[in-house]
Amino acid sequence: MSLTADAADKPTLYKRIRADIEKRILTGEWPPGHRIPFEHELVARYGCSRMTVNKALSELAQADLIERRRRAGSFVRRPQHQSAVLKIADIRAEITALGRAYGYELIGRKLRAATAADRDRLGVKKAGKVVAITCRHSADKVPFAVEDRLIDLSSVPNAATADFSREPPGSWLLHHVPWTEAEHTISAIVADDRTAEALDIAVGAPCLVIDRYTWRSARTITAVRLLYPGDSHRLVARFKGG
Amino acid sequence: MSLTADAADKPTLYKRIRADIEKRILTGEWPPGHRIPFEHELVARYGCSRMTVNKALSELAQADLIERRRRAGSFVRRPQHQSAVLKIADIRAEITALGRAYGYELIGRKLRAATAADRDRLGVKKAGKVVAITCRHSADKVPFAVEDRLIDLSSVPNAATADFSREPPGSWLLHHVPWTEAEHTISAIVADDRTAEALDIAVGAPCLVIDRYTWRSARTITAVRLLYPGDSHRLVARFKGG
DNA sequence: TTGACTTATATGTCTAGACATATAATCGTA
DNA sequence: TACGATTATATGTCTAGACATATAAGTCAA
Repeated sequence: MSLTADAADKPTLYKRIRADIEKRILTGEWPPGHRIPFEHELVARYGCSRMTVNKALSELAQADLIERRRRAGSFVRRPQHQSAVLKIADIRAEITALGRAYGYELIGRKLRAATAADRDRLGVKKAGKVVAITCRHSADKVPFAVEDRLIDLSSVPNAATADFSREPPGSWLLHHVPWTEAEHTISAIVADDRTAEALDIAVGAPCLVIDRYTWRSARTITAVRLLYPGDSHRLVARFKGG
Repeated sequence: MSLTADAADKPTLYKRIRADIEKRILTGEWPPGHRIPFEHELVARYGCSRMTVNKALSELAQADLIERRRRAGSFVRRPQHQSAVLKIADIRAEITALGRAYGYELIGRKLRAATAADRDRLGVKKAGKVVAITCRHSADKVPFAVEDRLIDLSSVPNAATADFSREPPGSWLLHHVPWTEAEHTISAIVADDRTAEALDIAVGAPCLVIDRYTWRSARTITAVRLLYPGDSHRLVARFKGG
C-alpha cells in the first residue's frame, strides 16, 4: 500500500498534461484570457499523439476551466463566482456525521387530493393526490430543524403507503426515487409563535429557511420547507474550482 | 438561424450516445445501480468504434452520472442530494440582470497592518497589510446589501491603489485575480441598529448573511460578509443534475 | 470452507492517421 | 474605407487497431 498521493502513483500522460495546465491556471501563471499552447505545440512538448492532448484539454473544458474556440485556440476562462457547490446533506446523515444523536419525530401526515395551494407549491396543474408531512429533526435531543413537505403521489405512488413514523421522508425518497434534480431557495425569517415552539427558540429569533423543490425529468416529485435556528445552523458552500 | 434545440441541429454521434444514456438515467428507466451496456455492446448498437462510445461514457463519468469499474462495467450512480450548485452572482451583475438600476456607495476604506482579528478572519498567520472596505449596493435606490470586506495585500498588492469609490471591490477582484476557490457560509441573523440603518429596515428584521472566504491555491485573497434583507432577498441554488 | 493462484474480460490509455467545420486573417473589390 | 469572398488553421469528431491493468470469477489445493 502506498501512502503517497495519487498523483505520485503513476499518472497517465493525459492526466499529467491536464494537471500541468490546471496548476498554471490555479497559480495564476496563466491568468483568465491567456491562450493555452495549441494542441500541436503540446503534442511536440510531450511527444505524444494529438488525441492524448485533446483528451486532457477536453476534460479541462468540461470542467469549465478553459474555453476552446475553433481556429482561435484554447483560453483560460474567468472564474465564475456565481457558481458554488452547496452541500445540503440529508439531515440524518448530517447530524450523525457531526457525531450527535439523531432524533426524528413525525408531527403530522395527511393524504389528500391536492388543493389549489398544494398544486401551486408543487408547480403542477393537474389535480392529483398528495401526502403532506410535518416532522422534526433533532440532534442530541435538541431541535435541529422542522420540515414541512409535500409529495406528489402521481410521481411517487409508493409514498402513499410508506411508513414515515420512523424513517424521515427525505431519507425514504433518497432510496426510492432515481436521480433527481432540485432547486433550493434560501431565505431568512424571524420565528413566529408556532415555529418558535417547534424549534424551542424565542419568538423573533432568526431562522434560516430552505425551500427545496425536486423533480425528475419534468415531473414534480416533492416540495419541502426546512426551518433551522439561524444563529446555530450554518450552511457551507464550497466554490467549484474545477 | 435555427430556433430548434441544439440537440436537433445535428448532434455528433458520441453526443447522441451520451444523451440517450443520460435520458434513461434521468427518467428512471435505468435506476441507480443499473448496469449500462458494455462498450462493445454499444459499439455494436451504434455501429461505431470503441473510442466513440468511450468518449460518451467518459464524459458521463466525469459528470458523476455513472461510475465505471474495470472488468465489472459501468453503473448508474446514486443521486447525490448533498451537492447543489448555488448561484451567487456578482452583485452588480445580479441587480442589472433583474433589470434594476445598480447603485454603489463606498462607506469606508482603510489600509492597515493586519490586526489579530484581521489575520483570524483571513485565516493567515503572518502579519501583513490589508485593505478593509465597507460599502453598500442598491437596486433602484433601495438598499440591496451591505458588504464588509478584507483584502490581503500580500496576495493582491494592486488592491492597495485600486479605486473602490466607483467600482465595487467584488467586480474589481473578479477582473484582476485569476481563478479562485471560495467557501461560503450562510446564516441568518436579526438586524441590529447599525445594520437596520444601513439596509433601511426595522431593527429585529431578518437578515440573510453570506460569509465568503476566497483563496487561490492555498493563498488567501479576501474575506467578505454580505448582509441582505432576509425577507426580500432569496438565494437560488440549482441541484447539480449532471 | 477457506485461501491462493489463474484466467477472462471490461475498462483505461494511446497511436497515427483521416475528414469535417467554424472562424480569424487575408485579399480583392466596390 | 468598407465589405464580401477566399484561405489558412485550430479544434471537433472519428477510426481501427494496440497494449496495459484492475478485478470478478473460476480453479484448485490445504
